[in-house]
This record gives sequence, C-alpha cells and structure tokens, in this order.
Amino acid sequence: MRRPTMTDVAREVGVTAKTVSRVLNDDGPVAVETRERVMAAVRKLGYQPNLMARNMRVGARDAAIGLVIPEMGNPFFGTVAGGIESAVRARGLTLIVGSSSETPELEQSLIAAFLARRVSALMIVPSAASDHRHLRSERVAGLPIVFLDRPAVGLTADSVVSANRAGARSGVAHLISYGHRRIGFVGDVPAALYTRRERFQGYRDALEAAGLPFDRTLVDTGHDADAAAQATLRLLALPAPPTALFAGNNLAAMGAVVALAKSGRKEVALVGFDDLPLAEVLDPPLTVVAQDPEAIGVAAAERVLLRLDGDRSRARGTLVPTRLIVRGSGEQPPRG
Amino acid sequence: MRRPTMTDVAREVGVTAKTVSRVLNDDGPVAVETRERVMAAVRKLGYQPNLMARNMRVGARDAAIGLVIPEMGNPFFGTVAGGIESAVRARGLTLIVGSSSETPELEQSLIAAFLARRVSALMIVPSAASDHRHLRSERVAGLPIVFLDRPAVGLTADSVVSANRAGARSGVAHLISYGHRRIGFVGDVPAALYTRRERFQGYRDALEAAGLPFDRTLVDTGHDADAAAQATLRLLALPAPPTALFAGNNLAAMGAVVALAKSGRKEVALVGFDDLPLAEVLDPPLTVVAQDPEAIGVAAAERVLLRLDGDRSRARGTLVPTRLIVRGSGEQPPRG
DNA sequence: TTGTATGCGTTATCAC
DNA sequence: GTGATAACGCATACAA
Repeated sequence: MRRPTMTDVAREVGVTAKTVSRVLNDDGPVAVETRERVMAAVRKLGYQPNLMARNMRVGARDAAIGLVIPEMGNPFFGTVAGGIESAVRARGLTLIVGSSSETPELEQSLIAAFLARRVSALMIVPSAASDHRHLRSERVAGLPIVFLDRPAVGLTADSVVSANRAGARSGVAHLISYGHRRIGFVGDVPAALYTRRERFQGYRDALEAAGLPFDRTLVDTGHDADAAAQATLRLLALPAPPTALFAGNNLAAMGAVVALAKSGRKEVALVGFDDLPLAEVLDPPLTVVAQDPEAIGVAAAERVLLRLDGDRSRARGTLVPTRLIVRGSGEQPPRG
Repeated sequence: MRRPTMTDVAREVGVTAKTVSRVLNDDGPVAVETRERVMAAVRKLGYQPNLMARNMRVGARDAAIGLVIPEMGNPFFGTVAGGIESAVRARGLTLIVGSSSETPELEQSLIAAFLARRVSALMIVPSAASDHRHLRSERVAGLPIVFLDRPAVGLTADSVVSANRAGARSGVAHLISYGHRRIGFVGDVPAALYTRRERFQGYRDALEAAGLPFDRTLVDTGHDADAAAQATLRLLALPAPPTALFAGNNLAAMGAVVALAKSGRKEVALVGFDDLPLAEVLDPPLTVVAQDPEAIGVAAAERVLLRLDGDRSRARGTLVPTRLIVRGSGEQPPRG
C-alpha cells in the first residue's frame, strides 16, 4: 500500500538504489540489461520519483516558479499566467499559480508557501495595499523576484508593467483630437492602486497637454461594473455633462457601456482602458487602449530566466506598450 | 549566503534543532523563555522552514492540491479554479495550478510534476483526446482524483460536470417554444470532446421531443469565434435557412453574434451555451444557458475534501445544473 | 559496471 | 524541558 521508493525498485531488480538512480538520471554507466530490468521494475511497481527528496539531496531549489495573482477568474491575469508558462516551459520549469484574492494577508501566506517549497523564482502581481519589505532577505539571498502589472512596495526589484500613464494619455488625447473639451473619467479610487494612479495621471497629462482645465466634478468612481454604471449616470446628470468618457479599467468600461446603452446616450464618446472580448460587436463598437497581458507575462518570464542564468545587474523596470484600438465609440464628435 | 536551517537557528539560540522544531510546530513542552529566544532568532536570521524536508520526514504528502486546466486565460477555468481555491483554503491546503494547453502530453507531464511533488490530491480538467489509464495505480494507492468539466477516460473516478445535455436541451426547447422549427446548431466538432458531444445530443433530444426532424445541413462547426462566424454565415445562406440558432459554446456564440450583427440579420433568434461578460448589452441581449463554474469548483473541492477525510465509497459523478438566462435574443419569433 | 558510506533538513523516539 | 540519535528518499564521492 505504501508508495514504492527507489529502494523498492532496487530490491525488485536485485541491485542497489544507486544503480536505479543511475538509470533514472542517465548518470554514469549502466549495463544495457540492468537498465532494462530497472525500467521494467519501475513500470511494474508504478514508481514515481520523489522530487522533494531529490531536491533536498541535490541542494537545488525546486524546478518550479511560484506566481501570485490577485484573481484566477480574471482573464487578464490568466493570460499573463499563460504567457509566463509557455515561456518557462521550454526550460523545463513548472509554473505553479496561487491567487491572493487581492488581500495582502493571503498574498503573504501564498508567498510563504512558495518559499517553503523552495521555488526557483517568485513572480508576483501585488494586491492593493501590500508591502514587500519582508522579501528583502530573499532578494539578497539571490532569489529572482519579478513584479508584474504593478511594482513592488518597499523593495527594489524587477518589474514588468503596462505603460499605464502613456496609454491613458493617448486614449484621452484621442478623444481631444475629435474635438471633446469636457471629458469625464470613470474609474476606481485613484489613490489605492498603482495602475489606477498612473492612468489617472495619464488622463490629467492629456488634458494639460491640450491646455484643458482639470475639472474634479468630471471624475467619478466605482469599484465594479455596477458602481461604474452608477458613476456614469451621475456624470451624465451634471448641469454641464461631459461629451466624452474615459474609463480607467475594463470593469469601469463595462459599466459605462451598460449605462450609456440603457439611458439611450450612445452619442457620448467612450474610450476604455483594457480590451473586452466583445468590444467590436457593441453598439457602437468600443474603442480601447488595449494592454498586452501575454507580452507582460513573456517579458517577465524572460527577466526571470536571465536572473536564473546568473544576471546580477540592478533591478530593472520594463514598460510594455499599450495599443489604441479604434472601433467607433471613441470617434464620435461632441454633441449637445 | 546560504539559507538558514533549523540547525542554524538552534546554534544561534544555544539549543538543539529539536527544540526549535518543537517551538515552530507547537509540539511538546518548551520553556516560555526558550520559545521567545527561538522566535527572535527565527526573525533575526529570516529562517523559512523547508517544507520539502518536513514532508519527507513526516512521510506525509504535500499539503497542496494539484489542478490541471487546459487554459489559463479562459475565465471559465479560472473561475472554476477560484471556486476550488476558496473551498480548500479553509483546510490549510494550497492550490497549485498548471495549464495543459489542451494537449495530452503536457497534461501528462503536469500530472507527473504534481505526483513527483507528492500533492495530496489531483484535480483534472482533461484535455481533448487524453487518456487516464496511467492514473489507475494512484487511484488504487488512495490518491483522491477528481475530474472536472469532462469525465475521465479509461479510469473510474469522481467527476463534477455541468448538466450539458439537459442544459442544451432546455435551450433548444426554449427556441422551439417560441415557434421555431428550423434551428441551426453552431458548435465545435461534436465527436472530439465530451462536452460538445453532450450538448449536441441535448440539441437532438429537444428536436426529437418536439417531433421535429433532425436536419444535418443545419449543423455547422468552427473551432474559434471567427470560424463560428463563418459557419453562421454559411447556415444563413442556405436555401432554407434556420430561423434560430443554438451555439454550443461561448466562442461559437461570440462568432454567431458577430456574424448576425455584421450581416444585419438580428432577427434570427439565438441562444448560446455558456454566459458571456457583456451578454446583456448586446443588441439584442443574448439569451444563454449559463454554467456555474464556481459551483463546479466548489463541488469538486468538497468531493476531494471528503476523500481526504477517508471516504472510500465508489466513484461518483456529480452534475451541476445549468440556468437559462432569458435576455431577448432567444425570444424572437421565426421570421421569413 | 556496480556498491558503500554519508549527508541534505527535518521530526520521532527515547533518554536524561 | 531538553538533547542524542536515527531515519525519511535520494544523490555525491569514492571504492571495488
């Protein structure tokens, strides 16, 4: 009933564990006949090597990379993970993923779980309000750590993030180029999260570059799609409502789309940050500043692989460019 | 530079490794003062317990559950994973997820990686054309294995799947109840995958129950949204085109939506299997047979926890009900 | 070509 | 309350 060990296989064949080890690891010479008998015994007993024991003996870390994402169901993070996985797989590394549910406590306990399993590297999409000072000793010990989507807090480390500020700026500039002067911002509380701060800054950058005033009343926020829809309705109900909206994230964009559709205000121009699956079949089709989650994952994986290869140069921040996808909703001129 | 071990901590305090172990595991008596000094040394040295060594010594399996999904970026599987994680977290288990990219080879190597790490249980969303005979010995050895979304092939094991056939039948019956007699099926090759076979069967069930003939020319397939759009256009171009369409999965539904919108044939009724994020803001809003991925994950997790608690009863197949969400596209009467 | 002795970091057992 | 010793499953170093 016990799971067979290398010794069990050895006994079955009538050799020593070391010989079995040699066969399994292609290490050192072994007679052809012995090899075959060992392999037969391995199959017969259903032997599975114990990676934990192996890694411990070799003193090596586990050939796995730990990835922490805030949310599994979010296709953005899922696609990031997919990009990482395909990039590290070629190197024989296994990606193991855990989700923090956007809470610092779970993030920390996940990181601890990965460290306890002696992963070869850590990749982290930080949750809001988390702090990474506790990882300093790991950094010093040479463990590769890369932060994705949002930079580390309290720690100097590699990071790979979207060009949030430049992207938002280009989206708002796009609206301005179509003649809009009153552009609303629908998003999430800017202060909480790095990406939101950056995108909000990009919004202000674009206004400033065009010589337009910043009007705080044109900024409203909501945590999810429903709340964003409410925020949109409030903006439209202003005495001097905006003629265009910029949505700071995909949930905000969904909320805005729903609100505009249900209130029959489809003439209001809209540009969203982050693409949506059905953006092109909406009425009007949604113009977005698209991120490239797969590219973020691949870039982060390449950085980790470099570090694993011994690159000890100083921490680097990588910006992954965004792309403006013109579909219709952002090219409607001001009305009313 | 070396990572500190329990012995390092012990030396720092002037005790034995066993004492440190006692402190860290709340195992056996230890003087209050000793405990405090140990904890201080742990913090000072940044000691992280080595789970590999611990598990090896204890002979226990890793307090982790291995989950194999076909695709990380797919929100359906992501949400399933989220459901599992929240359910197993309460038991102190860590969920580690890997993606097979829908290929049997990667699926097998991922499973091997999990087995080599001695996970406590295995949860698998099988990829197309994979076979699970090789897991028989693990089943016999008592390793809990649960299959999700699609049942195992060549292995008797627990499974948790959507009520695909009944769900598809209800969706098509819905269309029939609005007077449709020629209902097209847009999907993926039915034979390849369990879910597709089942949904196709549900389609045929509904026709038969209503006394409608099965017309093979009304069935067309496409692997992705673009191909499904092409399939939709082919169906609409038939001499006697369908007045309603049933889409066998969410990609097929997206393709059908795009094709209907772009060809100006919005009067054609449409019901999709599997919900879409923006279904309600489409024109017309999309009626769907929705699955409950979170419920699938939770149900599977509960089954695994039961098995871990020693339940040795025979393998059980759990059906998670679907839900018809009426939004408009499926309630349009036949025209032309 | 194969075997023996040893140790990885941890905990079980039993002694003090 | 604490320590000494052995053992988990495997690979390294060296011997045969």
